[in-house]
Amino acid sequence: MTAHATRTARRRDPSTSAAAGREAVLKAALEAFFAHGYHDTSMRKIADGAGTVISHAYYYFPSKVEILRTLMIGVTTDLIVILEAARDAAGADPVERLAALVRNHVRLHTERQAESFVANTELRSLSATERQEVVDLRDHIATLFKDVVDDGLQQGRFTTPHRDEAVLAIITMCTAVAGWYRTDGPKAPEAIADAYVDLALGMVGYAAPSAG
Amino acid sequence: MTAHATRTARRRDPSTSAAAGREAVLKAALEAFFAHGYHDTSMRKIADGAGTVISHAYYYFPSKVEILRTLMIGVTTDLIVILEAARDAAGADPVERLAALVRNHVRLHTERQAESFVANTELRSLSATERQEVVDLRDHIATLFKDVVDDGLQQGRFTTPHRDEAVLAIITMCTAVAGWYRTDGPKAPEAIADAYVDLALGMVGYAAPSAG
DNA sequence: GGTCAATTTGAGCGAATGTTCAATCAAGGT
DNA sequence: ACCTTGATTGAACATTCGCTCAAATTGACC
Repeated sequence: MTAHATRTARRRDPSTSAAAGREAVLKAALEAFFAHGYHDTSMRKIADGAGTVISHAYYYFPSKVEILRTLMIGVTTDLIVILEAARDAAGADPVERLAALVRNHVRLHTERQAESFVANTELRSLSATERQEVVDLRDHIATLFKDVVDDGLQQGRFTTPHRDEAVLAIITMCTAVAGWYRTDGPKAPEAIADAYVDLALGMVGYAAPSAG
Repeated sequence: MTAHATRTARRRDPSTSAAAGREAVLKAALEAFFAHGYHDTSMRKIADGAGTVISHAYYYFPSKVEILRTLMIGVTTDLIVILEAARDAAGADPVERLAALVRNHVRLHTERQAESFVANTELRSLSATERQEVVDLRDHIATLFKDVVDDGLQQGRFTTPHRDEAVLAIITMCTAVAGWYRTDGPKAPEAIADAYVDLALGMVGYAAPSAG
C-alpha cells in the first residue's frame, strides 16, 4: 500500500520518521509546560519525554522558546478560525452569535486544554517580538467578541453600559476554563459551555424573552 | 522622640535598619516577580534591586521561595480580612453583600496590583506544602462568595441555575483585573469596581427592581 | 576601651541550564 | 559497492543558578 508513495517523497518515510519525531518533541514539551511551566522545564526533560536526546530535539527546533512559540501560535490561530466559523454559522442574531463564540471558546479550552493553558500562562516567557505576535492574535479574538456585543447593543438586545469590561470579563472567564477543567470532573464540556453562555448573556444584559 | 524607645529594643534602631532591609528585599522581589516572573528573577537581581548583596538577602529569608511565599500569603490573608469586613458592613441583603465582595475584591487587585498578580500567577512556583497553604486561603475566599450567592438564591433575589460556574467566573474576572489594570488607564479603580458589580449581578441572574 | 550580638560582605561551591558540534548511523538512488 | 543526504548521537562548552560560610563591620551597652 505505502510502497512508492508520492514522487517527491523524502528518502525515509516522513510519516513515521521526520514528522513523527518533531511531533514527539512538541507533545513532550506541551505536557511538561502544562504540568510544570516553561521555566521549570529543561530541554533535557523535553528530550526524555520524547524518547530521544537533547541534541536531537535541537534538530527540529532552533531553541526552547521556539517550541513554546509553535505551541502558542498554533492553538491561538486555530481558535480564531474556529470562532469565526462558528460565528458565521450562527446566523445574524447577535444573541446566537455571542452564544456561538462563547460555546466554541469554552469547547476548545477543554478539548485542547494543555495548549490553551500554556498559551494563556506563558506569555511572559516569550521575548518581545514573539510576544507581540501572540498579543495581536489575542486582540483579534477580542475584536470578534467586541463586534458581536456592539451589534447586540445597537439592536437593543443587550443593555449593559459596560461593553469593554463585559467583553474582557467574558473572554477571561472562558479562557480560565483551561485552568481548572478536569476530564473526570462533575461536568461535561458541553454542560460547562451551556452555563458559560448563560453567564455571558447575563453579563451583557440580555433580557431573555420570558417564555414565548 | 525616638530616644530610648522600648526597653527590649534591639541594639540598632529596628525601624531604620533590620525591618527596613527586610522590606527592601521584599519590595525588590515583588517588583521583579511582577515584571519578569518568579523563575526569571534571580536572587542576584533581587539583591541588586534592594541595594545590597545576595548573601545579605539570605540573612532575612532562608530561600528564594520563602520570599514568594511571604508575599503570596500576605496579600491573600489581607484580602480575606477585607472581604469579610466589607461583607459584614454591607448588612444582610445578599445583593449588597455580593456587591461589597466584588467591589472590595476589585479594589484590592488594583491597589495592590503587583502582589495580587504574583499571588495569582506563581502558584505553581511553590512546592506542594506551601501551595496547599495558599490554595486553602483561596478556597476560603471562594466560600465567602458561595455563601452569599446561596443566600441570594434562597431568597429568590438571584436566579442563575449555574451557582458553581457563576461563583468561579466572578472570582476569576475580579482576579484578572490585576493582570491588565493600569494606573494611567481610561478608568479609575472605583469605576471598574462599579462595572464589575453590575457584571457579577448579571451573572447570578439578579433581576433589578426597575425604578422604585 | 572592650564586649557582644546584630548586621553586612566577598568569594566560591556544586549543580543545572540552553546550546553547539563534530562524528556516526541509516537508507534511497545510481 | 558507492554516494549523498537526512537522522541521530555523545560529549562538552560557557553561563547562570540557589545557596553557604567564614570573616569583617557596626553600634549599643558595660
